[in-house]
Amino acid sequence: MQEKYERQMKKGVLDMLVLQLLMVEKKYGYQLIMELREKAGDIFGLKEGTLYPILYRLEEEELVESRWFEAENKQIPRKYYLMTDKGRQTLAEMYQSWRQIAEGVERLMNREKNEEAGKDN
Amino acid sequence: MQEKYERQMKKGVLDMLVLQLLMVEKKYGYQLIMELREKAGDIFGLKEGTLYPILYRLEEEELVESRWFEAENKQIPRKYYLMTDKGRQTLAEMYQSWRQIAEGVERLMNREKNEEAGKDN
DNA sequence: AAATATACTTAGCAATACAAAGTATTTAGA
DNA sequence: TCTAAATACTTTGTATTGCTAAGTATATTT
Repeated sequence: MQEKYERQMKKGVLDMLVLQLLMVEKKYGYQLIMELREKAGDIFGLKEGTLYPILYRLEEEELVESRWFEAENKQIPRKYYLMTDKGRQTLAEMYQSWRQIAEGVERLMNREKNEEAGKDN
Repeated sequence: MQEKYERQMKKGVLDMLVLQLLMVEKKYGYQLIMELREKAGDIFGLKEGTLYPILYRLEEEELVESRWFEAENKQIPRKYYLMTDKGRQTLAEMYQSWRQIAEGVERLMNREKNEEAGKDN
């Protein structure tokens, strides 16, 4: 039941996390799925149907660009995604927005805890 | 431009914040809009068209219930929203989800900062 | 009297996480 | 060897939700 809320809470965050992973080095889709789960926790266990549309979106907005590289011992090449300058800049803005929202949430959620006791309502 | 991301990042969080405000005491729509902005920051400056659908949703899910109370010095009564037991329980679950997501985000966003320097890519 | 603030409602749009299905290669196990 | 699972990429469709915009009505201020 609460999965419904989780799903909504992740909105907008995933783009940021994918960009962050690409700050380090170029990566391909499947790799991003694995790294996200491993590094950000099980709650971010994406399905392909979630990640790839994110990548296409980021590419369309020119925050990343893609290139095919042949992989060792593989016949079919992999599609790698690379960060652009615009991507780096936007990522910084995204994180700022995230901080603002996260701080607002924590301020409110902790703030009222104290007053909770014995009110009408 | 980054408003686009802000909008998405707020998804799912607003329901939680509204519920949290109702933990303290019953409140009416307009009051919630004012309190949210005041207590959670300008980034949560909601329009009526955003808040009221949230309230209807919460009511339909029986997380809150509404009652009309006449206001002092007013001819028309105000519609107050009250927390239900189910609402209190769900709010706790929502906040858990939020914590998980927020921690995952911070872990990843700070984690990679160090490795950022000089990689191929 | 007019403008602004208060108060509630609805219709419609855009964005996005996800399920599900499809395709194809590679690796591991029986 | 044959099969199952993991790897890798893509597309279609659905549900949810924040927001704009518009409408209605009372209250307060100028």
